[in-house]
Amino acid sequence: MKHGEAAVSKATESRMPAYLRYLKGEAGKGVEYVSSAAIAKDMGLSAVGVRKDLALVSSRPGKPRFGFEIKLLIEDIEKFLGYHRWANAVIVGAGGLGRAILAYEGFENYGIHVIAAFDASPAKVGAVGGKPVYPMEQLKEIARRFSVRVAILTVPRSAAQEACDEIVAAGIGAILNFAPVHLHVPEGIAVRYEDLAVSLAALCGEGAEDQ
Amino acid sequence: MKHGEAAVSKATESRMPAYLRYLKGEAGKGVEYVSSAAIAKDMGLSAVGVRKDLALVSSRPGKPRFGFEIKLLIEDIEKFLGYHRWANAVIVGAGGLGRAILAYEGFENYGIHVIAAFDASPAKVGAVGGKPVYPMEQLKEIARRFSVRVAILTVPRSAAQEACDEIVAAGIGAILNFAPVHLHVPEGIAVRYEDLAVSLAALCGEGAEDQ
DNA sequence: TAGATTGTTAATCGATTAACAATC
DNA sequence: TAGATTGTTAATCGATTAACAATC
Repeated sequence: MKHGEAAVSKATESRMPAYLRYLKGEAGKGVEYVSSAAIAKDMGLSAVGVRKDLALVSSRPGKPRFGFEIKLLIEDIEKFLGYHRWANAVIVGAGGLGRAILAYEGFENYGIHVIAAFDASPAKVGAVGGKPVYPMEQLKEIARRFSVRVAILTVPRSAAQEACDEIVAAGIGAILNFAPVHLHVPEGIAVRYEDLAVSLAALCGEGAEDQ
Repeated sequence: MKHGEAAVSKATESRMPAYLRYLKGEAGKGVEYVSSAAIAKDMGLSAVGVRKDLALVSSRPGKPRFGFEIKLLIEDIEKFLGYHRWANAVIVGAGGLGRAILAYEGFENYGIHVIAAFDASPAKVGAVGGKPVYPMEQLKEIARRFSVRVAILTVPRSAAQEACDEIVAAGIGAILNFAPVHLHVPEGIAVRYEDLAVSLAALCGEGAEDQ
């Protein structure tokens, strides 16, 4: 089986962002090559698993005695994850969390332009960190005009389903939902729940087991 | 096999928060019973999978012809997830994201008290939404005093590893990291990466496949 | 009762781990 | 060369799906 040509399993794909993060960290320190054993140790995985994962996405094999060339690996993983084909995103709900995300600069590294935020309250309209906050009524128009592919939903729980419906009506097919509410959406709309409290609670559980 | 007595798989456990969110939504509408088929349809799972999951955590079986009693199920899942044993958390980094999380009220439903935030910059010290922001120097003392179990790391990327080291030195055993950086931690410290850009990029990918 | 719905056992599928040959 | 490291094939493990019996 040639490198980078097989079907990649879901489990492997889900680990790729973590590899990328790790490899960028090592590259930043000036390291040029890294072995599967080193990656495995630092990331808490098995070395064989790492080799299998990397074989699936890397365009050329690692070198025995050296390991993998980090720069090359980073390129391959970014290409695999599609961080090169750009997508436009918007934020719906310009409260504290929405504004914080709007001001966040890190999205550009992942092929995402967060172009604007929207809010139902006129008081929130304006700009944050150089990016515009529009009234909710303009969502549809702007989503169409800029072919917005994904919306980040940061309204309060009670407004979430209604805002969600407006996002769907605007033709946006993917929603990253920060409201701790199950959203009812038509088939074909991708929803991902980003529940801070759940992540935190899960972590508490892990930590607690060691007692 | 009796209900609620078997070893619960990791996959099952990871779905529990989603069930909880869904069931609370239905309970809020006044629904009292729900069938595995209905849950499966609304959540995009298989009915058999749902029954198997619920059998593992529920204290009594569902009723043929009725389904599962929602109120009971919510209790059982919350108990299973440990949302009843409380834990204290702190935020490290009182920038936009840190302050937004500090002001967020939803953690209490998950058995988590976010008691304070910390920041290295004196300008950030004060209070947000009734909760204190302390200088970084006080982290260790307060972590010890209140037996803080988990830290939410919301400092800029460049400050992340250093802040992480301070968290570990303060005796906190679990870190929810929002900085897009791989953290090096001693064995036994649980780290979870909450990378907004990665979540968003993954969602873009899903949406794009339907084209 | 009849029918909807549950719970369980067996079969399939997918992912990880173990063992080993290939390579620089 | 010798040794570290890779890639692959086979074996194990875990999770999901399919088929069916049990129950209210």
